[in-house]
Amino acid sequence: MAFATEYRTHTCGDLKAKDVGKTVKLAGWVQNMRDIGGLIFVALRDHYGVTQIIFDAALNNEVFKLAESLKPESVIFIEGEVISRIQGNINKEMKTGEIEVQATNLEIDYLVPELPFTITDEVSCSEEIRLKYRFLDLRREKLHKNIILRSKVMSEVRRHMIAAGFNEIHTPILTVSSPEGARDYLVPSRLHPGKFYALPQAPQQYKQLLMCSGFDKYFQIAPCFRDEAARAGRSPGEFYQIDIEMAYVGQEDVFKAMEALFKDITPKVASKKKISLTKDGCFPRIEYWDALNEYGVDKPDIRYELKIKDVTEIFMDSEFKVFASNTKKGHCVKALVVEGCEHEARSFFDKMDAYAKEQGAKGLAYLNYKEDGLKGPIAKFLKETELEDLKTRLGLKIGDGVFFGAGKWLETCKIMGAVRSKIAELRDLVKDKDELAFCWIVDFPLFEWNEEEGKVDFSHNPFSMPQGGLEELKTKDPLDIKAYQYDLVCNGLELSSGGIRNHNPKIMYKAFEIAGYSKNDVDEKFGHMIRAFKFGAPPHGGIAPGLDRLLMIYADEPSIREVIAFPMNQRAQELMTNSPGDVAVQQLKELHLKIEVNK
RNA sequence: GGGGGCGUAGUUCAGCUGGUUAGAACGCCUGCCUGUCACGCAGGAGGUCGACGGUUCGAGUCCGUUCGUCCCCGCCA
Repeated sequence: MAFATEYRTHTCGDLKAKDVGKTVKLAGWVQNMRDIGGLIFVALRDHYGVTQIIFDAALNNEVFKLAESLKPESVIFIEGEVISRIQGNINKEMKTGEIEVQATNLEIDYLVPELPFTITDEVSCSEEIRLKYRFLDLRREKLHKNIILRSKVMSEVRRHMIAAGFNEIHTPILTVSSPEGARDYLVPSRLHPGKFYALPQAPQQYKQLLMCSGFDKYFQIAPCFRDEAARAGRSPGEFYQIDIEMAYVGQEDVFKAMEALFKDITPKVASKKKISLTKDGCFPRIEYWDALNEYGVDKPDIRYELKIKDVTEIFMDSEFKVFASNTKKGHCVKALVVEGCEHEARSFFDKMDAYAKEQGAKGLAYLNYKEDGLKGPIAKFLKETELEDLKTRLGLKIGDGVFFGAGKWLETCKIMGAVRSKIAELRDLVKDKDELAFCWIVDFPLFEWNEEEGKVDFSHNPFSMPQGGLEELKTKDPLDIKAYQYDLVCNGLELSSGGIRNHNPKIMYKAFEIAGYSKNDVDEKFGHMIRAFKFGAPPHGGIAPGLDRLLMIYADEPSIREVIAFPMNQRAQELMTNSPGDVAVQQLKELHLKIEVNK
């Protein structure tokens, strides 16, 4: 009776066999009605469940007549007596299926007209209509449950973090635009003509400053805003991170804290999910370069093996031009061994070739290992020694197919990575859909080469500590310098990114210098960070798991919109309220803005 | 910014090489039905085939443009 209110004595999920005989009041939505003549059954739904209401013409004709006029999704209040159902009429699918409520009174609060779509999980409907009528869409069981799961995950995260000694601290939403990173959402300032706030892309700098303020362990379920294109796993505009930062820690300490978090909350929010661990009970670790070499991505799905092999060496002096032209230039040849290809038709290989081309490959060569040796369109171009080398190096068995990619290292890795996951999809290589295969990707490079601008850029986070410190920054090729920068990946989805921060002003100036920022630039843009570090910064680091993506994994949803109550569409519009919208001229005036739309 | 899929009844879809009056299921409306639970049965209403333009004797169908939506690449430190 905890949820009894003015309108109800019980919720629609409460009543069981033990309540038979009680006079009750229920309130809810008409999920479905079945008028069988003289008897009307109504499935009455609220947040908590569904209870069957029965209207009997013989018992109360007046109420029965009113019930005949009901429409689905109408809000009604009923009074009645809980009665038991006879054997045979019990609905085992329903939690309240042993009873029903015989209505003695009915009040129709509102009779709804025809709905834009049917409120059941079974019937689909276009995304546009769902988003426009999101309040209706959210009544559907699956989506409703996802939103409740989200609430539960947040509460479990908070419980765990606080028990682990973290403090949840709010950071500003109206902050300042910072160079690097994504496009900002800007908010014009009324009091400062021509100046703008920026919504935070993440509370990155604030959380580091909190470390400088002596807060030992910080977390926040923080909104982040980035004006970038959407994807199935990336919400446009805004998303949430479980933002975490710790003082006096190294990489291992952060890993330990995160593994503890996920091991603790997963069974509580998604009991079906099983986390795969190493023998030592940890998440496996893969170096960034190994991830690219073996899986072709920096967010590998390690629920299946299917590793990419490097066979460049075999073809150093090849007569096959496609391979030789690449190996001579210092590029690479990669191979992917796929078992059980003896049953695959030519069309399978053509399909994979077409797919590789879509991914930007020039083609996808292949061989089949048959009883009489390695066969395939490229076999005749390869020397006998090369074929033998392939067999031994790749450990080929009869029936194996081998796909080859050749070209520049990174491009080839990425194409082979795409081929790898395509094959996994076609072959249904993920055996247990409830497995959570977390892994740490470690040793990200601090810098990367920017082709367009012909300069060195920070590859991930400009505040990451370079491995080897100042010494390596001064002496090594910048592109060879690794950072204490890591990603947490789960089932091929990048869940979080983090790092041990660069808290030393000298090292920071040097790192920024390599990326093309003068001391003045750094002082101007990141003066607050430098000042904070000068006045004593603890070694610190953290991570920020994406809440929305975590929920996608827990709820088995392929689209991020399914775990957000009011998501935006791909073009960053929220179709229910029609945001973004126009504003009054007066508002623009106050903000000192003039609109000029480029055609 | 680029590539691709989709757009036909309230909803989900079918509609062949262009050819009478554009179909189905669900939903909706009317009627019948006292144990349904996606009730059943009978009947009925409901369409600018996303929009515009072109080809054609004739366009839902072919071509072009455009709009919407989803997916992907770029982008997302």
